[in-house]
Amino acid sequence: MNSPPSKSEASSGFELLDPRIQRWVWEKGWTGLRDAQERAIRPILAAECDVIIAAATAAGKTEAAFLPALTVIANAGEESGLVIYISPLKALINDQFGRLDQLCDALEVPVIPWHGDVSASRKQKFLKTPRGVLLITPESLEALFVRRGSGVARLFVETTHLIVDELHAFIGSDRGKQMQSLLHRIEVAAERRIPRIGLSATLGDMRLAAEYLRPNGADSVDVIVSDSKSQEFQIQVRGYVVAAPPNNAQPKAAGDNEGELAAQSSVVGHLYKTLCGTNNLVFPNTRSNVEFYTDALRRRCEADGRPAEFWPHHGSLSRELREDTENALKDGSRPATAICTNTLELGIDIGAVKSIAQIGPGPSVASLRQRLGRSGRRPGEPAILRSYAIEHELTQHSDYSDRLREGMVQSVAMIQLLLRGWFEPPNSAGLHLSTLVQQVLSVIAERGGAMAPALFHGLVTEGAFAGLSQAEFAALLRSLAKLDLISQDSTGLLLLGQKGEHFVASYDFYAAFASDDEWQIVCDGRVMGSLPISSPITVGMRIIFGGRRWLVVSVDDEAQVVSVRSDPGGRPPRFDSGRPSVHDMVRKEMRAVLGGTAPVTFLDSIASRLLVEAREQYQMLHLDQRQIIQTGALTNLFTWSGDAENDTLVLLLKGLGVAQADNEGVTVCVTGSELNRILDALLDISQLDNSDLEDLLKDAHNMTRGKWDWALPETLLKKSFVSSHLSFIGARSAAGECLRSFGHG
DNA sequence: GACCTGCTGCGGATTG
Repeated sequence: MNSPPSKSEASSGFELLDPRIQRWVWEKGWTGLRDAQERAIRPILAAECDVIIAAATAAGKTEAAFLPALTVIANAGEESGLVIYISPLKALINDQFGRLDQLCDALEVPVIPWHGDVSASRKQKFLKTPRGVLLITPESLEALFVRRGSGVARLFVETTHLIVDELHAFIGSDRGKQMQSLLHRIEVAAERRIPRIGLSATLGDMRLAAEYLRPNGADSVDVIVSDSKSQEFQIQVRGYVVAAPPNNAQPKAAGDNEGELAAQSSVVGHLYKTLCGTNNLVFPNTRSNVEFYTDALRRRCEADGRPAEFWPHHGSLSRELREDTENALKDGSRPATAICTNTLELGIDIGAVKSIAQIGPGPSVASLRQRLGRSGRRPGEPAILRSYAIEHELTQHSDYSDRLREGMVQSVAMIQLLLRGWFEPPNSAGLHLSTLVQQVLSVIAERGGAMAPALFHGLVTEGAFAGLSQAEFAALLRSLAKLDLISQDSTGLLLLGQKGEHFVASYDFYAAFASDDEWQIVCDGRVMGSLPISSPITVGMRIIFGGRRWLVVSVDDEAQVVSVRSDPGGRPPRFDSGRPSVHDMVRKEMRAVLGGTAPVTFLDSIASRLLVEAREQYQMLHLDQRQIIQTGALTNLFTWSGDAENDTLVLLLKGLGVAQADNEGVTVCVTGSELNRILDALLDISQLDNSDLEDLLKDAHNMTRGKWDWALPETLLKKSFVSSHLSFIGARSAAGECLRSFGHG
């Protein structure tokens, strides 16, 4: 056995832990507590304030929270003390249970995992004596409130700490709002404030995280950031060129062609050559690409007569297939590489991998960072990232996206930002009123009825939905009543309506987020197929479907049907469906990469040549000074702004009567309007007031994103959408900058 | 949103 930690190390917090916990630490062979673990002991034992523990590795963080929290429980006596641990993933609860079981056994503290896969008998045992450690998901907590009603107070009354794992995974989403609301409802049930502990990988903005963990009380949150040594990176961006089709006169067809396949095949060849024999993760961005690359790589293994080393992993695969891949990665006896979506980005323990391959730009810098964190975990090993950029050979028909090498430049910009330690902050301004609808129904179900002022006080004033006025809340209740989700009896008590009863009784009520649903595309009464639609749709807008451009004739939000007719004008843009939203900072960095002259050190020879080409185009188009380029009927606005800013600009332009505007990423493309008309509109936008916003967005449709958005009154739906998806200030300054580059404004 | 995440209680059959 290892010797106990030395006196000097143990002199502070460690000795305050329960002796049985101290013994467990010695038996684990730890030489001492890590910095964050040591610093977390006192504030958690005191149980007076909230704590955030930010540390890079999962291992140290959960123990940092649990060692002192369990000390409190163990000393609370047989009949009391409950720690509630909330996790975004079932897999994490199972991991945590494995880690805590032995320690809690020694402390005679029961640990209860509680999620959809846990047997009812185990849950019954906890309900009989609600003490110990409860490991639970937000959805299961929601179910407890709805199903146990008034009995829920008895369960939570002894709670000493609320621990939220993977805090960053909650902030800024409908589900995150639900979690925040549940934390508050637990405190209401217990009739007192309960110390909250948030765990996370290093968060960018600690203030924001603290504000999320304790709204209106961020100042009193004790933030513990572990000092981790910086990791060594090895990064390469590799360029691949798709040869133009032999007939140069033809505009580029969407979908596969020989050149495209040849480029993909070169990427497969390089992946095969470099990844065989070791464990790696490959991120090709979409589920269909996961299938394509796994298949191609497996066929190479077969051709070489070697056992399969490449395994697929994404959300549409069955649990068995996903587990096969996870086991292959963990196994260790044979090399295994997973081709995956962000299902393998966080949570599940898959051991160390040698390198990460990213095909095309990743969805965000934050995501890239998380992915890279999976590599180089063994001491002395660097984290390796290979980024593959596939670009098209330029022809006379090439668009601005190709000419400026948008995909590759975006990859380069994102890596530059990653190396500087920047990543996208979560959007904490979102109101998430969809979740408020869910919480109204849930609280009414929990209490068997509620008065409107009590709901407003519990959910809005004191709860997670501050920022809504009393009048707006009343409008929301009226909308719910009109839809028969709620009703009111003669005393004014709000009850569930018939439809409300129906929804709340169904088991899919507990999740705050909706599953994917698709819009039907209809032409001349014929259904052509369905499409998940990402950005707001207005009549007169063009959409891409099946590689062709269509004009939207009408929009039916209720039935989710878009009627279109063929629109021969214009060229089809590159992408058939939406792309992940690019942050403003990334587009600004792309401009810096294009406008710069310094060589980028991590490019291979082809990528270097592509960058030289892109920089030449940038200069040739005078984009260092110009932001508006007019060619025939097309006006391109080079806003160098994020997608939220560009989307807002598009909606405002249309609200001001500009015929046609589309966010195409690197530009906002306007057609069918005179330049002067566009300049006037930009001037209007640059001088807009917040109060004009509502009127300008009156023709925008398809703003329902959240599960319950359909039940919101129109004005609140727009308010909620704007708060999460649009950037009014960004659009205003983008309009102003475009004007200034033109010598106006 | 490209990609994710989550889910009760009860009746009936079977087993100890």
